[in-house]
Amino acid sequence: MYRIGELAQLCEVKADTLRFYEKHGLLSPSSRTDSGYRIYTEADAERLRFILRAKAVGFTLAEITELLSIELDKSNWACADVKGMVDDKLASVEAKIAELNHFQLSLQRLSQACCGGPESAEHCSILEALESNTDSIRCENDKHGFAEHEFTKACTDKQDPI
Amino acid sequence: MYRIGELAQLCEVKADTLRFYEKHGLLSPSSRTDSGYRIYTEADAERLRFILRAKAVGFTLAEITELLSIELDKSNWACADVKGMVDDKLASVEAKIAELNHFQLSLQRLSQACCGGPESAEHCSILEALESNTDSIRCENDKHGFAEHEFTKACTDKQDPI
DNA sequence: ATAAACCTTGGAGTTGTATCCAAGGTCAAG
DNA sequence: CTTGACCTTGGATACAACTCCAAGGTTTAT
Ligand SMILES: [Zn+2]
Ligand SMILES: [Zn+2]
Ligand SMILES: [Zn+2]
Ligand SMILES: [Zn+2]
Repeated sequence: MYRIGELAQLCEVKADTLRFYEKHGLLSPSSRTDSGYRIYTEADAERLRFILRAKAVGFTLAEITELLSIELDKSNWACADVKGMVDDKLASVEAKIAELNHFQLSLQRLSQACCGGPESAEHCSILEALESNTDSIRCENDKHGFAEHEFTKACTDKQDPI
Repeated sequence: MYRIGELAQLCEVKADTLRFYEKHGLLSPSSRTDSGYRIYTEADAERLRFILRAKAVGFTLAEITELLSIELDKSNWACADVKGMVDDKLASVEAKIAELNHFQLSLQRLSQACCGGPESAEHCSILEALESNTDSIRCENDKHGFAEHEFTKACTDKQDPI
């Protein structure tokens, strides 16, 4: 039997979060004291851990609500249903990864084209790339003029030594 | 010179989005007609394209606001500033990718442990994994009992033929 | 002249996940 | 009996980036 603050501390969430989960139908305390304090049982704690594990693999609270309703009525659901949810989630996670990979590649190319030095950004390749609609990015080796500093190491020998 | 709907169509955004960008200081029309209609110049269109390109590599509107202020005053900024923004963004994108990769791996393991068949979810490995706090997931080959269907292909020969 | 298609504004709603607040009630210790 | 830690509620706020709405004004085509 835990009061809200105790369960929160036990599971490393905030009491507010537990109230939030209750308001949204994910987890209600099994009882209340006479004065209205929430009382959570060990089973409630288990349910909370279920929620947190599902969150840890990427499910949203809406999806977890669905998982919980299956969990409470397993015999009326099939493996296909459960696996379907996991596979749907997997697909959406993979789609997001693909998008982020695209961002990553673009950002890497931008980063590599820029000297990153104290020179004025007037000839910065990054800004130029954002100004124009070409895919190719020109390195700025020759743009700053050697006077400013002699060995800008952009582009030609750009390999981070890590 | 474009009216809002024209520019929107040209750049494949909604007119609402342009008003939103204006409200948030990213893009204001250069003038208005006597009757109050927004009039965008070609320079405005270029600025919008800058915004959209920056979005396409993952920058948020807040970050784009910063980029735009650099863009309009390049000589007072250095390559280091611009590249710093790109590298910060790259780091945050990579962090998010790492998180999603973790989700992906967990979901793949869950998916592989489940037969995905019409059997009751009573012995579903996915649900069991969410119920308990172990990292290892038990395959459900032996749990459903062969009576229900003879060749559950979970776990042992689980390799999607793609 | 009138209908269709466009434009204006301010403001509300969406999705997701909380977090914080104020005003007040409860409980244990000293 | 007072202090401090805890609890209650409802509602407000936050982020991101839109998206939609209503009520009304303007332009263009027929
Ligand atoms: Zn440079
Ligand atoms: Zn640069
Ligand atoms: Zn199964
Ligand atoms: Zn299963």
